[in-house]
Amino acid sequence: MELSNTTQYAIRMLSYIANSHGKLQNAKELSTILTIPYKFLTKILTQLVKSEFIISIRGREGGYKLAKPASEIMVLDILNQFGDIVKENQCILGIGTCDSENKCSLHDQWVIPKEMMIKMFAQTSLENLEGDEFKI
Amino acid sequence: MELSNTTQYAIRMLSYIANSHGKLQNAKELSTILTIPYKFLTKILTQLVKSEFIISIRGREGGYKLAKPASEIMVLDILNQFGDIVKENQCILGIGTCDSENKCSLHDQWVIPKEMMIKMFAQTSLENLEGDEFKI
DNA sequence: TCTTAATACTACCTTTTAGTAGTATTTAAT
DNA sequence: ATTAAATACTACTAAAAGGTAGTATTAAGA
Repeated sequence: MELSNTTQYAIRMLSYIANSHGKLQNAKELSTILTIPYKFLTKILTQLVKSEFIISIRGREGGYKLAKPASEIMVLDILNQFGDIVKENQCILGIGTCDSENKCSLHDQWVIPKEMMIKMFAQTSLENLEGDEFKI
Repeated sequence: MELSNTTQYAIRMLSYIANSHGKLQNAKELSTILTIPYKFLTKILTQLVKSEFIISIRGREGGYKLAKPASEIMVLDILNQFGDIVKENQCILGIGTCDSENKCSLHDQWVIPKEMMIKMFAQTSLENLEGDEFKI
């Protein structure tokens, strides 16, 4: 019941980039600051560029910055991008899809916590994660 | 953000065995009824025996049944047994452990959903999953 | 124009999770 | 005793996730 390493890394990178308010950040520094293996980090950054969370400036003095305002990038979007799915009708026991008509034995207990989780991820943007008091 | 296949299978198996109220269930039938690959299912059953969720009767006419009352087997115990951890101080971004003193940027948003999830898993027993109206 | 510091691409290696195969052991029924 | 039907054990294979290596491309600065 955890986010994948890739998703965790992606959120932390985006969060840090958001906190730089437009100043370009390069992969080498991000790797050092966030203690994420350089080569793995660049791989994820490239995915984030392709999925249009960030834009990259190539060449010397290049780096990365957000492609849109931090307030418009929701944590749920990041989860979806990296396959860490939390869907409304997802069955917690993996028996197809679940709803009130056709449910697994854990469905009723799972409804409320699931709703809260989804709501939280859907309503939280990178802007909400800004601040210097947090671990990075 | 899902349970592992193994955990999902384990819950479904235990749930089905609980619903048999003491009647022995054998692996072959369980595999057919729950559509879980036979060899993988027996591997998990053996783990469930070792971790004392169920007891096995070997030999012809053998099978499996719960080792204790369904009301005493909590879903959280099953999750713990199979490494699908949901811990109080677990950091959702994977930066060590999180608490109100030392927190990641998602910590505050995560507190409530996490609590609800843990509480639900901790309070739900196999007895609560009984019933014939559910997918199996 | 050459160098250097940056991102991008392709391919590979490692670890974990999921699943399979075959054989040994146990025990009730005949 | 023998057979058949069940669990247990050991070892392997396959797929997915995590991570690494090397080279190509880009562009600012000397």
